Amino acid sequence: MPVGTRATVKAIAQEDLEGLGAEIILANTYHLYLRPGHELIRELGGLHRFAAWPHPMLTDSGGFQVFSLGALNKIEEVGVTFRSHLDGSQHQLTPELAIEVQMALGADIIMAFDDCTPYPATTEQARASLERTERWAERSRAEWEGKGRGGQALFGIVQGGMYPELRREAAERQVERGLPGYAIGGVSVGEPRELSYAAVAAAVARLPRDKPRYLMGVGTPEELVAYAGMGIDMMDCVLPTRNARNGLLFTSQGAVAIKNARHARDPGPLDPDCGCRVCRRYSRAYLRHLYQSGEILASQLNTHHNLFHYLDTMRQVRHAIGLGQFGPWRAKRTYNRSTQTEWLSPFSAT
RNA sequence: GGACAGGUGGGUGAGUGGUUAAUACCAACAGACUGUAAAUCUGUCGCCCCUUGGGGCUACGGAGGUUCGAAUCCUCCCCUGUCCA
Repeated sequence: MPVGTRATVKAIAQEDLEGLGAEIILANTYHLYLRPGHELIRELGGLHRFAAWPHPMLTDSGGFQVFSLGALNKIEEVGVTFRSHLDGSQHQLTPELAIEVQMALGADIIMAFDDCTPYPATTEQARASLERTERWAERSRAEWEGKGRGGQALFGIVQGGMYPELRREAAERQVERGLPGYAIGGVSVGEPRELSYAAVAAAVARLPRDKPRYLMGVGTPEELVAYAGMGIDMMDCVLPTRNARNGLLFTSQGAVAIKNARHARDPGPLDPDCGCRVCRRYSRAYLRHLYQSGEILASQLNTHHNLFHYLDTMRQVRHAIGLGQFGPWRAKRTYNRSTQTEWLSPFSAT
């Protein structure tokens, strides 16, 4: 899922996202609450109409901003008091308000308000964060139910830090809520990759296979494949779009820093094995020139390519799954003794 | 011809006797980026060496000079800009 925090996936228009085959995009509660305001969006017919995106959308609850804007907020049991990064004004985001805002925005999938556990965290800290997330999930669920669900699907979030035991427990306790879907949060917050894999593996094993299992904020193309192999159904990440704007492009040969001088005279395509519009038409030399010159088109073309690469990677994963050549059973076998390359092997065989 | 102002590292531009191999910004080069405070941030950025830390050399238009010590003060020269003839 491409990330469109402020109701826009940066540097690409909705019709181009459709062209890329993006089926669902994200937006963010905290950011849209501050600007332009959820009431304004409700007044204009909801997020889909406002952003002219007549396809599935998911809003994050603002729980991640508790983590990423840690210097600007204060966590209490009732909720989190933010100082707006825009104008310094004070706001208290509670589970109830997070749900209210998300119901006003009207995305198809909304997220419980959670406490994203930082890394590193002691087992006590992870436990406390897990318990708070549980209590906030319950309040989120109550608010959502109380407001009639609005035709929206509420997902609960599994925390637990890098402790598999806590992850298992958190997953089981979330599942007891009987929600439409479940997410795993608090991953890729600076920890070594083996720890993320172990934490996710522990959590996903306890989540029902007949409901969406969403891993939040992940990852590199290799990680997407690895997690899909573990049974993850949905992922979102800013990596393809942010890195695109910063000149790092994902290709079948690995990441390419298009801003590097070595591409200055390269007339070839970014990725000869890529079928995207950018790779079919433009040279590395030109892409580098656009980046070096600070041209807006650099962000646009780079974003287009990176999203194509990500979405295409997932298309291949789905294809492999359809052929029975890829799945949890297969991935589980390679996982314990694996490198990232081995994770890729199931579909590179197709 | 005259009067002012000025010439600093790839560029713009600080610095007016030691704490200056020289502020800052830009360019260049490299790195980072994982539920987006990000078209952002960080590092390197005279040359040569041992390479933690340092050592040597060359540098602020040119040539002299003053001084323990000069990008900074003095003299002459060259060049640039503005104005007056």
